[in-house]
Amino acid sequence: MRLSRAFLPTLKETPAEAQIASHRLMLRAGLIRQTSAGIYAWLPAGLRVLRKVEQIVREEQDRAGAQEILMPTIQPAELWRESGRYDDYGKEMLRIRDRHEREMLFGPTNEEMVTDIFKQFAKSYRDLPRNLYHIQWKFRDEVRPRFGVMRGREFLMKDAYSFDVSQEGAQHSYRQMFLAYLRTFQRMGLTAVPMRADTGPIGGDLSHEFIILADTGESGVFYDAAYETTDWAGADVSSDDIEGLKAFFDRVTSTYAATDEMHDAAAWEAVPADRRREGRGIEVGHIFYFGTRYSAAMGLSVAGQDGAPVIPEMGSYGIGVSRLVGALIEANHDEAGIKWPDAVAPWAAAILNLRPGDAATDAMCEDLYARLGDEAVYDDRPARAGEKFADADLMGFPWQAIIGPRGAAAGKVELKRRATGERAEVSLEDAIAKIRGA
RNA sequence: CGGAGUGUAGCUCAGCCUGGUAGAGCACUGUGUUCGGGACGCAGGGGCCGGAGGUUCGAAUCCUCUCACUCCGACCA
Repeated sequence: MRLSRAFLPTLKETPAEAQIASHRLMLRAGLIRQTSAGIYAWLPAGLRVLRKVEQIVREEQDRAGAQEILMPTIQPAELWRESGRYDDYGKEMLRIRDRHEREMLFGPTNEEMVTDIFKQFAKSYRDLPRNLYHIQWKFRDEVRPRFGVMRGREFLMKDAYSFDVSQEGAQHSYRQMFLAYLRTFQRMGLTAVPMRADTGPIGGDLSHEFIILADTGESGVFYDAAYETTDWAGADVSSDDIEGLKAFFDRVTSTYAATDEMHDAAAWEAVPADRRREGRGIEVGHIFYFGTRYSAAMGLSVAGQDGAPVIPEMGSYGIGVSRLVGALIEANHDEAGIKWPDAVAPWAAAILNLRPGDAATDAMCEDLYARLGDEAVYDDRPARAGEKFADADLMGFPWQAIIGPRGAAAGKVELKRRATGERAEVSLEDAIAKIRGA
């Protein structure tokens, strides 16, 4: 993308409404623009990041055996009456009437709908287990949206729903998602700590929130430093190995981590003092097992091995995809701007032409741009160097390939790593290799 | 939903108290000098002062209503 033709509107000044770093930077770097309270339009750079996050989530869901579907945003009220949640959900649910006065709603979540869809297909225990997910926009009419996309009303969410014939099966499905989540967040360069969460009336230990550590987080957290140092996601464990996965799950979850609501002072005391960490975090995922809550209410049952009806055990697994974009920035920024992790950066590199019009400089930039293609933006604007540096730092491309008359004459690119600030004078070939290799 | 605010140029804001020609910086257009960390000069363009009523000779400014947005608190992927 040539910046001279791109729609990447950066702002030098901070819009008045933005309070926290990620919100400020998303507006300034031209990732999003607000259209109503808690509702945002995604501009080209923001959309590219959103798509990359989404794709990582998708790949790890697929890898864990879940299958992607796409359910609508608008749902009939009738479904929610079946589960009894239509009245319970309150004002957070955006209710709509169509031209025939039928009651509809903009879905805040999809348990009812997926259960309804699944029951039309599942007749036998042989049709289970299954895990269906989709990545779709949700709407929750928050009383007070804030923090940009971290707490918007409309948000993109991945939600998966598992169906099993037995509790043991459901637990395995749960653990598969647990592993998938660790892998998902790690691929984005994040340390996400699974914390035991309130399971409500069901009980047990099968509800976890995945929390990214960040000072601006909304939850207070307590955890064992092992979460910072142990590479859980890299563990050699198969999603299909029931016993192996259980052992893995037990090993991870026996390490202390809890939000302040679930904090257990006695267990905390048992963590060695030098490994106790307290801080704040952002919830980016939540998984839980809820048994037959929806299957029973909505009439989902299948024939068991003995022919008798069995009510499937369910779980649901959410990841706040759009929120993750904000969370990634909270975890990766400095005064100058965003520092995108390689895996989610909108473009891997920015090519900064410090002297458009200088033949040698132009030629070298064009050459590099042609070879990097879609992975680079090319700042060919007739602007001053300082402006280009500032914009590149703000937008947070992992690499900056800086080319001016001096370097061009010597056949050298100054390659800057945004995350660390390191710079090196390298050949064009080496620059390409580094940008691609990261 | 309780409390507190703010709506004036694309952005950040001044002007409002005490009514009388709508402003600044940045951004934008043209031009010249600059040219490796958001330059400088000159010349320009851009506003139904959120909306509707009212008071007044006269309203961005005072009054009423309304809409939107923000912040603090209680709730949430």
